[in-house]
Amino acid sequence: MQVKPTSKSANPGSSEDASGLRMTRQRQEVYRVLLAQRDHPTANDVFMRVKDGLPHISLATVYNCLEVLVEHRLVRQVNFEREPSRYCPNLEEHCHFHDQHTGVIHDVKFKPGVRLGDVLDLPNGAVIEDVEINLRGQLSLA
Amino acid sequence: MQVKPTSKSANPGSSEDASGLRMTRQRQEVYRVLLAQRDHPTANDVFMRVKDGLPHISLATVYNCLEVLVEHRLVRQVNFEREPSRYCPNLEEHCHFHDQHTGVIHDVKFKPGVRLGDVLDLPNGAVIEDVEINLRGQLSLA
DNA sequence: GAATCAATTTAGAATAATTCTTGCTATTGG
DNA sequence: CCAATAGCAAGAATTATTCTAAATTGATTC
Ligand SMILES: [Mn+2]
Ligand SMILES: [Mn+2]
Ligand SMILES: [Zn+2]
Ligand SMILES: [Zn+2]
Repeated sequence: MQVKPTSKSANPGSSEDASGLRMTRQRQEVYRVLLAQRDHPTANDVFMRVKDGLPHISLATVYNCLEVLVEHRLVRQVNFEREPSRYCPNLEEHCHFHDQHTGVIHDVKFKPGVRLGDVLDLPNGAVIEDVEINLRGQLSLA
Repeated sequence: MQVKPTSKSANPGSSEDASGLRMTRQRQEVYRVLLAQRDHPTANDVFMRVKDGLPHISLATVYNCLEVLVEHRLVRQVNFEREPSRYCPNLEEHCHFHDQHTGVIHDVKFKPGVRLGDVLDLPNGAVIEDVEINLRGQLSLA
């Protein structure tokens, strides 16, 4: 994933990437901490981590940055039940397994060749734009 | 699904059903409303519908009733993104498709014989207690 | 049937994640 | 440089949900 500093774009005359995202210091740092520790942090987790590099950043800005990163599909928003949203920079098609013993959220990939229409009895004419699969359970090492 | 009035249990000496649920008027009415119109209403939707039969019921009680019905697995709580929770009395294994054109949430069943482990590359030793699959898209009748 | 006693209900207050508002600053393109 | 647009920060507002505390219910025991 290309992250261009605001003022040195490969796209002359614009600091925006192809999708129109202006990569400001705040957005860059938010994205950087998401890549650095891929443990599905909450917005507040991100806020605390980003403050190391940008001590004056506000929580509202972290929310703004996360929102724009999600809109531009650099980051996925992950919602378990009604808990605070978590953020995931893994762009591969995958779903999430919440180990309730450790609290860890694991990325889970689909087995190769699996099509959604193969396993679900979708309504006729359904065009799926977004799929969210969340699992809860435990990792028993028995 | 059996719904027993509080005072006439088949279990002598107790008004509770096998799982320990005391079916009060409020819980009965909340459950009845969910069965009567299976459109995945929010807690507030349920509140408004239940007031027809129990004009003095409070929203807190509706939340309490829904919580206990979910705990006792008579009702499923359905969460799309960070929208208000919705409630579903369909106990068959199924998932949800949100048609963003109409706003309708459809129940979607799995094709027969599909096992989760067949399609997902689960971590070794993972014991899944709960699965939540949410789809967003449109029903184009083309 | 009255006393007991825990479970339930209710109204309203509190909570907390998120969003909004507003004024300021930075960046862009000309 | 200038004007216009976009982004940021601080704090207020929103809102679904949960909590608190007091009243009520109703099942069980006397
Ligand atoms: Mn956290
Ligand atoms: Mn509704
Ligand atoms: Zn992930
Ligand atoms: Zn359903």
